[in-house]
Amino acid sequence: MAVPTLEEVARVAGVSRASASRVVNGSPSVGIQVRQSVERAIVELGYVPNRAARSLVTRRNDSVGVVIAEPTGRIFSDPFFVEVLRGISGGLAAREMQLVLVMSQSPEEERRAERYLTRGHVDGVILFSLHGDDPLPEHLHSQGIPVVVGGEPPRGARVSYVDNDNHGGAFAAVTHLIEQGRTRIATILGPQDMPAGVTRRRAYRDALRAAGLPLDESLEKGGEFTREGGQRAMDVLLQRHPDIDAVFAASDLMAAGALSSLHAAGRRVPEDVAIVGFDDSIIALSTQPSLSSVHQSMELMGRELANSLLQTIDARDRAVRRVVLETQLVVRESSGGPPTGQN
Amino acid sequence: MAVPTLEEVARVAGVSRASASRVVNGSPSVGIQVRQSVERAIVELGYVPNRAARSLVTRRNDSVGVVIAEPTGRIFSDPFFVEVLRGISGGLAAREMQLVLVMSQSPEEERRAERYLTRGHVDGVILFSLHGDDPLPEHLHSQGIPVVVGGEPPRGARVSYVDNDNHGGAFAAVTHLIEQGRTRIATILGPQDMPAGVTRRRAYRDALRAAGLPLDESLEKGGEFTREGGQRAMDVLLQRHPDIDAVFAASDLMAAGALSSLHAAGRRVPEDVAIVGFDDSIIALSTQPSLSSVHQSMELMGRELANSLLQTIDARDRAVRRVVLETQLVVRESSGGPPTGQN
DNA sequence: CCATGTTGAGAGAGCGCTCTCTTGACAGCG
DNA sequence: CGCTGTCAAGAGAGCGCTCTCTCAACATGG
Repeated sequence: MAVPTLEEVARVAGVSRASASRVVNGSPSVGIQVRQSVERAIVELGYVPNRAARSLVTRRNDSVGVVIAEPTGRIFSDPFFVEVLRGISGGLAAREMQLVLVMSQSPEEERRAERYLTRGHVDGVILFSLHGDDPLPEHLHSQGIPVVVGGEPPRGARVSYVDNDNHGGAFAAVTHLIEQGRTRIATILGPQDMPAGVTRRRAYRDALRAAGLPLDESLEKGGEFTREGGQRAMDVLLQRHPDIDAVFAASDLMAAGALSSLHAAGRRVPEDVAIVGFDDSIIALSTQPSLSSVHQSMELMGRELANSLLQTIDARDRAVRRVVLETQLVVRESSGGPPTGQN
Repeated sequence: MAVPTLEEVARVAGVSRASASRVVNGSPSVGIQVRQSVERAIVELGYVPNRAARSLVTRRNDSVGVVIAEPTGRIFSDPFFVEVLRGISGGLAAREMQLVLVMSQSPEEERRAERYLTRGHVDGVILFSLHGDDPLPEHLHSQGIPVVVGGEPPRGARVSYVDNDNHGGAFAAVTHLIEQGRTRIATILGPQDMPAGVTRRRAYRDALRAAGLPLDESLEKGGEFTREGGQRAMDVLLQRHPDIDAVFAASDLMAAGALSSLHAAGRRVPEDVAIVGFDDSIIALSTQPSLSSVHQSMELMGRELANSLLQTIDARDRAVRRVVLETQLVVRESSGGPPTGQN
């Protein structure tokens, strides 16, 4: 009943512990008959290597830390996390690496987490949901710990990251609206203290500029990444510019709120006002009319984060890897066709 | 620059490695001056115990596995997971235990996960999102691995679990509607292959029965845990029973869908039809009118899961622990006051 | 036929820690 | 004053594994 050790495997196979170890670790310099008899013994005994013992000598842990630092209930991003985690998990699974989740909810816990991460308990770290100028990534990096950041890293940090192509996606969304013949295009901005929010705004402007449309700051209205935020922003925009014929919202949730506002104001979507969201979340499919949106696969992001980190760990270099994931505009009912409104 | 070991701590403190170890582990039989000098040395060197070395001899890992088995994109529960994870993380942090996340997305990965969990890589396991008759909890339990299940465990499994008081919450919700003077109360059911869905339905019936109201199966309409599902169910219910004056929906998302349906049908909420949801998620606050709902703290659930598991690990017993967490009805606009409709 | 690789396999040290066993010091008691 | 009991502290084994070093066996070339 006792858990079998390498020693026993070696004994059963009639070889030395060293040879058994070589087989387990896939060393090339092992004769065919030794390999086979060890493999048979492994199956027979149901042997599984003891991670602790292995770590002790290799100084590796076969585990990566995933840090979700939450300043104070930044609820917005929650639904994404699970998807990203799933992606990371998938990317790690192939290598039998384990995912150690670290969620720090207080400064005290954050310090504990940092201590934990810097003391060699993990082979690398994936960071998430950074508040603007978090020093953690740079900190870990400077201690020689492989780090990859999900989303844009705090500015100034020379750190690897994987990000969605926010600019490309938003640019495509606005350009799409323009191509539909819309000319009075407003935008509902995301929080401007988040890189994604800033970038999407910039892309909105760039797209207008590229099409030769005039920029008008009063067509931009910000808010939180919530349904209510979107609704209120839309109310304001309609008041300012009753002749708006399109809206680019920085998130689906905001777009859904805007939809309610437009409804209440008697605007038809997409006939009077076309609207495009961002994220392509479940929400986009459940609104009435269904929402055009910019698709980004958070699961893919997770997978890329895992890959990127594993590469860094393997290479033992300190190269900065940047990966930008394509986003894709998904056109649904809310932005179909040219304006037909008459108000 | 090298990481300090216990050996060095002992040398600096001028004591034996054994004594240093005793101090680190808080053994009571250590003299005051020895303790102090060791503590000083620890601070001075920035010593942190090597987990691998410790595990090797103690045969403990100071880590628990959290398993999220996802049959096939059961998206419904996603938003909860992060909250539960946060709770677990918080509950574990105090004990310096680490959270190893295991997400199995394919049968192949599931087998890998099980192998991992049964090979003594974790001190205990928290299981989640079980599909009806998952054998995993019973399996782990029979291998002597401490297990706690979040939500109702598969029937028949003699396993510890932490669950929300679905019955109590749903009962309170329906009773509340009755107390408001509603008499034609419909319900939108959750999936009947999930324990929570079944229990909420039972509570709905129990509440009607307790109030002496007649049961009518045609007032029950099921669907998926989605907005659309709720909307379609409500459509059907209105068709069957135009005189419905209240609805208990098994989730906020479904309630939101029902709201759209009621809106489209020209029913006023709450004047004509009162409605109560379940989960008290963000959605409840962003609907128009705001949604009465049954509150359940998923974070608390996570914390209780962690506590329960830690207890089992410490006690080394195989006792089955059951914890039922109180749910609480939160009354908002959607169910305020008696019916005033005249249709 | 001997020097020289080349390749497969074993011996053994040691990773950092815990824990049992043993020892030493000292108090209490007859 | 010697004996026993108690408590603090040290010595040392050993957890399961990897990895370097060494060695044996055999092939190759001069």
